[in-house]
Amino acid sequence: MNLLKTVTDDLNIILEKNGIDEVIDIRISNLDNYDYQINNLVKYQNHPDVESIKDAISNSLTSSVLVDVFEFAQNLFINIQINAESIIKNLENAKNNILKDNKESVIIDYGGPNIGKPLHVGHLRPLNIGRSIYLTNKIIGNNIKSDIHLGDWGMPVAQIITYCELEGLDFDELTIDMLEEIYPNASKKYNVDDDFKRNSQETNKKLSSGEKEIYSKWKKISKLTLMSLKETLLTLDHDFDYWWGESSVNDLIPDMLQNLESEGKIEKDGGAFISSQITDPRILITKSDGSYLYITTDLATALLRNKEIPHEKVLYVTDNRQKLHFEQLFESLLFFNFPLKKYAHVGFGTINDPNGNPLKTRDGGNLKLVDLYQQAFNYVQNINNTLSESDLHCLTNTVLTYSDLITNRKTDYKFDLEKFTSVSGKTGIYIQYAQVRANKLIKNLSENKPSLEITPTPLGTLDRNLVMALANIEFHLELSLKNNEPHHLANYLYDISSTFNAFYQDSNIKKIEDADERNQKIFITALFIEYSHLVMSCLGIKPVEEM
RNA sequence: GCUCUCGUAGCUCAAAUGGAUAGAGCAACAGACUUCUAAUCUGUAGGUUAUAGGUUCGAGUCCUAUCGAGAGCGCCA
Repeated sequence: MNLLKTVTDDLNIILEKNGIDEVIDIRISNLDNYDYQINNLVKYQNHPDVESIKDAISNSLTSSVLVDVFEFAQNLFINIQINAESIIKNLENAKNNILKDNKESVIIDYGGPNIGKPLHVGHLRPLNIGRSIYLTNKIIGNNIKSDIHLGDWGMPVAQIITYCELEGLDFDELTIDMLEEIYPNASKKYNVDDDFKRNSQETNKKLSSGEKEIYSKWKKISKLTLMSLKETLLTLDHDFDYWWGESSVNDLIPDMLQNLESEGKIEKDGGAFISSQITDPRILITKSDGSYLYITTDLATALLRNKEIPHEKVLYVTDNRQKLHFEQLFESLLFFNFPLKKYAHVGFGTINDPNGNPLKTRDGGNLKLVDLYQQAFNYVQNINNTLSESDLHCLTNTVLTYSDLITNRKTDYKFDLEKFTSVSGKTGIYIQYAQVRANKLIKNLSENKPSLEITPTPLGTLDRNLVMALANIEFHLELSLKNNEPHHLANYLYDISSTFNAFYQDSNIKKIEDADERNQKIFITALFIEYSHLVMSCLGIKPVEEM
């Protein structure tokens, strides 16, 4: 906690001197009169030196310029009220204060679109959550790389190719619209037509072994999909450092399997490879016909990444239902003695309709992301149809992002555009409006640019609330990062926005005659804008100029 | 059948990963606009945290049981 570092550092020394092996854990207080609380001492109520520890802490807190008032409450909770006036200037250093000391190199694997299938509503959460975790890591100084993890290989693609061949389609004249129609048809046919199934499996084998003709057909389909995919992702403001997919690791798999077998890590089981590790259930590594599974490519992907991208940690953003797969993957990576990394499955729930069923189109199909975007766009346009196309675009993405990140990723949530585009409440529109009116205020008073040399004057209650709310950014960032949970930051953004609105409503800055008081308020407003934009940039939201 | 999630205000969700008096938003009700954009703000009301036990200074959070909902259980990803 860099903002309060001078306070906690001194207290840590006191703990250490008294043989207490703990680091001061300062938290936001939920009491009315106090800003922070420290609970470390509660379990040391019967410590023989408790009185002298209290004295030392008292002395330290008394001498700190950042602390106004403190108390030892019952059970030795320590309550602290901050001197908000003295903290204002330190808030300017937000971008430095939030930088982490020990930086990590991280890979985040999210998105996972498939060839032949357009992005649909099921991709919304991984994209939003993945991007937010990516951006947040970047902003606090971690070296993070994103990999989209394309589903561009294996049975689904083989089905498409086989289907096109059967229909006598010219691969050079395929369009993305055709492809989107072909995939479901091929998939259906695979399940009912045994000949087609055999042919597809044959195609899949040829593809895996790199047979030239099939490979070139795959290449054409892959190129087509990628072009359309990038277009949609551009609309939704997503980008990736690596566009790797299952196809990127195909060549690594035969050697990988051979090595694992000779090391006794995997064994044959009715034609298939299973892990030799005794687990319940056993972990299937390949199919009995030798073709590859989800886990086969994920293992090989780990090999490729170890070779190409320096990293200590890998995050996989997929829905909750894949939990078992990742448990098996992580266990296998360990059992197979792959280089030791930190792995985490960042799971999330489904997006449901108002009745609690997974969100679909009216006829039960997959709702395309571009269609969802258009729906949201129309809603936003209805609020204000005088806005420019680019502002409407930006607000639409705000709505689709903010409403997705405001709830805990682990739970399912109900998708309700009417609610998400509401101008009041915890919505993307509300948080944009707060920073727009703050910006407008500064702009209108441009002759009074916020000065770095403000003379601190006593803060009113609402001013103080805003200052202290801004001061809390580090807590929410830390929580978000530790748990890979963007919703802490999304809620925090609402928190500072509504606190600002109350401050704004109350202040009437233009009419304030006292220059110091006015400058201070403008300064706080400028701080709010900076913090709001900082948090937005962690969430993947861009501020609009006007609304 | 086995395993894993989850159950918090009328509704949608938080709750610092064991801390003090469980908080927000929506909806409801009562107020505030010759404004710095009211796309806002202020206030009121709303709870035996599914139920019953247990662990300890302290439980929405951990353990056990019961009820209810959802998901996953090698050859899809």
